[in-house]
Amino acid sequence: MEKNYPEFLNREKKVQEHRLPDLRNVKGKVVMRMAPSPSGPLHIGHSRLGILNDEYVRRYGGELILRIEDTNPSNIDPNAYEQIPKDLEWLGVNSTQVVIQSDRMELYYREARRLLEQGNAYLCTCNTEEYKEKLAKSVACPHRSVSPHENLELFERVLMGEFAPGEIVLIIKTQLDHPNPSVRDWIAFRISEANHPRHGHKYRFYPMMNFSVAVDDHLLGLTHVIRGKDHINNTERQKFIFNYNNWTLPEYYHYGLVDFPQVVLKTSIIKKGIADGTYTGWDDVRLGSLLAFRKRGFSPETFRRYWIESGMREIDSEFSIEIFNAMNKEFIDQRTRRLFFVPDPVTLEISGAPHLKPVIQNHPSNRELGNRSYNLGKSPSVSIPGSDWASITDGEEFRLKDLCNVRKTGEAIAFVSTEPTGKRVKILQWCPIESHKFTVMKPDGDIDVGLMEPQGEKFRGVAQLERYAYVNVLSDEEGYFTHK
RNA sequence: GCUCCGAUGGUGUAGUCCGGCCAAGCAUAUCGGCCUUUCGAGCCGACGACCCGGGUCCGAAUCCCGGUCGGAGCACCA
Repeated sequence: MEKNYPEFLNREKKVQEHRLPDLRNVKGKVVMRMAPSPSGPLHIGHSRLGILNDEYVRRYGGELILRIEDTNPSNIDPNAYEQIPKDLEWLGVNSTQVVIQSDRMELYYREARRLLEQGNAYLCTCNTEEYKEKLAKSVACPHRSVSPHENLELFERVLMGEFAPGEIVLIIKTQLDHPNPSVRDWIAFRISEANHPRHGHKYRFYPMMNFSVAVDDHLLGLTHVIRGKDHINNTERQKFIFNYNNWTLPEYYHYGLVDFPQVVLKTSIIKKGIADGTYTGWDDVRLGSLLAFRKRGFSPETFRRYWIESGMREIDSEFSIEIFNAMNKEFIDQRTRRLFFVPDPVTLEISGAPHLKPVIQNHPSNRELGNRSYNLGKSPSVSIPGSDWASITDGEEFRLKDLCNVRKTGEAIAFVSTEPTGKRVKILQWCPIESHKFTVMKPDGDIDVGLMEPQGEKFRGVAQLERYAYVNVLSDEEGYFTHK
């Protein structure tokens, strides 16, 4: 066989393993970063950023800097400073250093002065309307040609508080005739009098993201930057600062945008929803926050595998919850015990049954999870799912899993045998009469109510409720739907 | 409108840089079969894709040109 048809063997060996492409221009170790704004807890979109960066730092060695971009004081959730590192830890993303931008304001001022001195930046008091119109027409405003000396003086006056919000901004010169209008002279600092959670009113002239990012990417020694495609134009803008200072550019990568259908991610919407009671909190399972996925019992390994498989292409894609769930199932199934949950229960007596003492394995193959048993007595009553009962025809035989076979006789059931009869019949989960009420909250907002078998009472964590779904059991009364 | 980017089955991807081993791989979903310790898992099988049109070439998913469609940016947000 091997001698005659070697090509057959080669074909079968073609097993695909998803691996991220190598980075360009790696010299020894890499320095990378993930830079969320602290406007709330991390969501599934952030997880891609964290995991891709983390994967490369693991591959090449080096630093992964968590840089918290809090230079817009009016969009900060103070809890995020604590929550973001926790979210990353849960994901298994190891940052080696945490940098908080608002603690680096003096550095930004230093770099701003340098650019003013070079004549590569200017302060501008045009109103927004004028400014935009001029940019669109590639026309310079009078402030653009003010001398470095005057600009430096003016800059100090701005820091002293001589101007109100909206009255003045610091602008980076690029090319007024740049073919891409979004790259033309851009705003690098603006005044904000909002209270900053870390610094109160100490500062009032805050750098915009494009400025602080460029400065920090250089000062922190970034070798490679991975971020979403929505930053492509920002990269072009930031390059001007690198070039004015003769700084070495990092290698940039921009992965495509991911559409998350029917998942709520927008901070502003979530905040509003929490405030008006639509959502119970950041961990509301209808949301796409990592807290919500965690509450639903997802494994952090799933995020890693999913994003590695998605790769770094610039192509936009749609998040596939189907594939995500399937991956999660693979991770959790072996370690997940089984329990019987009966939604919308119908209670029936098994007439003519002998004394029943079922012993049920907690997992079909993982023996370490042990088993459970019940002493039900003769002709016990059990509950089965109402929808199943409705679909069974009169006289039809079916099996109560790990208990006995029965036959539907009108509105009751009759015992057939304890052992399977070898016939191909429906197999249903069931609950003894002492079962307790249990509620499952689903991510679409639906709620299923039913019975949980008595031995489920002590259990906490993710269980596979047989024939129903994987559910994260958080209390005796309540669980959260993971997936089918 | 301007600038940039992208396009492989229902979905997510591999392959595209350096054209042939791609009559296109994997996963997921769906359907069917086996299995009675699940309508789960597992195993087996089926279904199903290179956006369109030209060009170069012995040969194009891959290179070139044009088009179509989709996306991002054009904020005193990040």
